[in-house]
Amino acid sequence: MHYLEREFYRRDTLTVAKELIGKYLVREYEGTLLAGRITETEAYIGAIDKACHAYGGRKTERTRTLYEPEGTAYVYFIYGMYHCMNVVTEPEGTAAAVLLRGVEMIHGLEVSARLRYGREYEELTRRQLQNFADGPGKLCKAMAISREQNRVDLCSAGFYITDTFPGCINEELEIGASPRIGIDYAEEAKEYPWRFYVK
DNA sequence: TTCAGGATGTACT
DNA sequence: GTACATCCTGAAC
Repeated sequence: MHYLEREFYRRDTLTVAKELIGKYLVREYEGTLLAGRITETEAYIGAIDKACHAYGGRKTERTRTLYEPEGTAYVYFIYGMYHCMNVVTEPEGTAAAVLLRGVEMIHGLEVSARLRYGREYEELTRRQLQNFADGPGKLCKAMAISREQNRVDLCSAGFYITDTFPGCINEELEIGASPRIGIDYAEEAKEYPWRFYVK
């Protein structure tokens, strides 16, 4: 198993967002391997996108990460209690990223259940299983991702994205596109079909 | 099964 | 002071 190389992230952000569907987000957490198959992403492109934190070249302490080299993790705190994780795309100096909006956990479920709900996996309700990591804040909680992971290079061991995961078969996936979620403020950009998901 | 309302801290103006 | 790339709960259907 190997992580995706930097060239993967260097490309056009919409392409990266689409191709990240079906890949595996892997994180080594206190000795256990947590892994989830990516099921939903969104592209954010600073140069042309009013929904992007770095729209129009905005540079602040928070958005600084978006200008980092491709393959860097951009993690920020939102709504007082959640985190969102992105992967920076395109060359250094260009502000763009892909938000990870959902994964299906495939490894480390026992540890992940305690992180997510503070309960054992066997004790989870049907609803809790359904809602396990199908949202940007949920997947961060399920995989213990917080601001400590901001600016971390994903082209390295310990925290990365990969094409294959032991025991998992990569099926042909039908990918849908739609407008992005939760960006009503973004005027014309809110209509852009930059959200990708497994149909 | 869907929906409104509230929780919560920080970045930015 | 305000807005925020969200999620959970409980109540209505």
